[in-house]
Amino acid sequence: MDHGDADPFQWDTREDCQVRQILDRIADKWSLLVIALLENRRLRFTELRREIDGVSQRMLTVTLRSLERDGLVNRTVHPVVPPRVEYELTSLGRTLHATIQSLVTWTEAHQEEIAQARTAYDTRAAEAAEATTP
Amino acid sequence: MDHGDADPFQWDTREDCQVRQILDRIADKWSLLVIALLENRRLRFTELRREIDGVSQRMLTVTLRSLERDGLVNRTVHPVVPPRVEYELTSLGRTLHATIQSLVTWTEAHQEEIAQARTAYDTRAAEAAEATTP
DNA sequence: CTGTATCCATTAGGATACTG
DNA sequence: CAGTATCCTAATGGATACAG
Repeated sequence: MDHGDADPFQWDTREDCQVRQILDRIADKWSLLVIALLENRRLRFTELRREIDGVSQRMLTVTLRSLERDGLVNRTVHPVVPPRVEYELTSLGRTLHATIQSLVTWTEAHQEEIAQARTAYDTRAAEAAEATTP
Repeated sequence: MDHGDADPFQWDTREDCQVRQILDRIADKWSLLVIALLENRRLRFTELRREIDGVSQRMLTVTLRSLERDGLVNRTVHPVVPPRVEYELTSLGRTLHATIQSLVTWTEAHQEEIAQARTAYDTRAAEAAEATTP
């Protein structure tokens, strides 16, 4: 029963499918990092920016707005001067955190294997190129 | 103990960090779909292309090459004419499958909540805009 | 401090045509 | 069938300047 013809687990791969749209938004470069960093902490804009190496002010703002719109992150503005804005995961965001953490953990656990696979692949490719150009 | 100051779980967020590079490659638009589709099935190029709505020939090729290079997918060429090329997950790829599936499952389970959060956010934004433009 | 707005470079990625 | 190569557009995202 390794692959019946009806495929019980198959999911919708159409482009307009909700799940794919949400996946695209969540699985992007910065969102993963933001969610991973906000586990049971509440961080200010500048703190997030300092923690995430390489993020521009613009992209951090854009990312946080998306996450807020999707109900994954809470934004709290303290009416003081200078402004103080804090971000934290919503309860929905916290349910996602576990999944993302498992992705991060997997990557950490297998980075060596992947690095080796890449080297092997590149070596094979180089040899093949050499065989073609004698 | 909701947030100690040393943060035991904190991970490396530097741009040149291996984990971040691998995450970026795995968590992209097409890779997730390909891995999800290849669970204990072996599919031909055209079959994958047909299953994944909206993918171009070029992007499917590029994606499959990356996954192959990273050791997540096996490519088997049958020397027949017309050519027959089949793709399947490697054992490494299968270990990743569970994690990705959990991401997909999470998204499916919470898509309604997210849709509602978006509507609420957009409504609030519209009201705010109206208040500014009287 | 926490943004928004603008401009611009880079990259991703689609369309098309051609090949083994 | 399963690609590769080329061209070209659209989107991503950085840098900078400015505002509340």
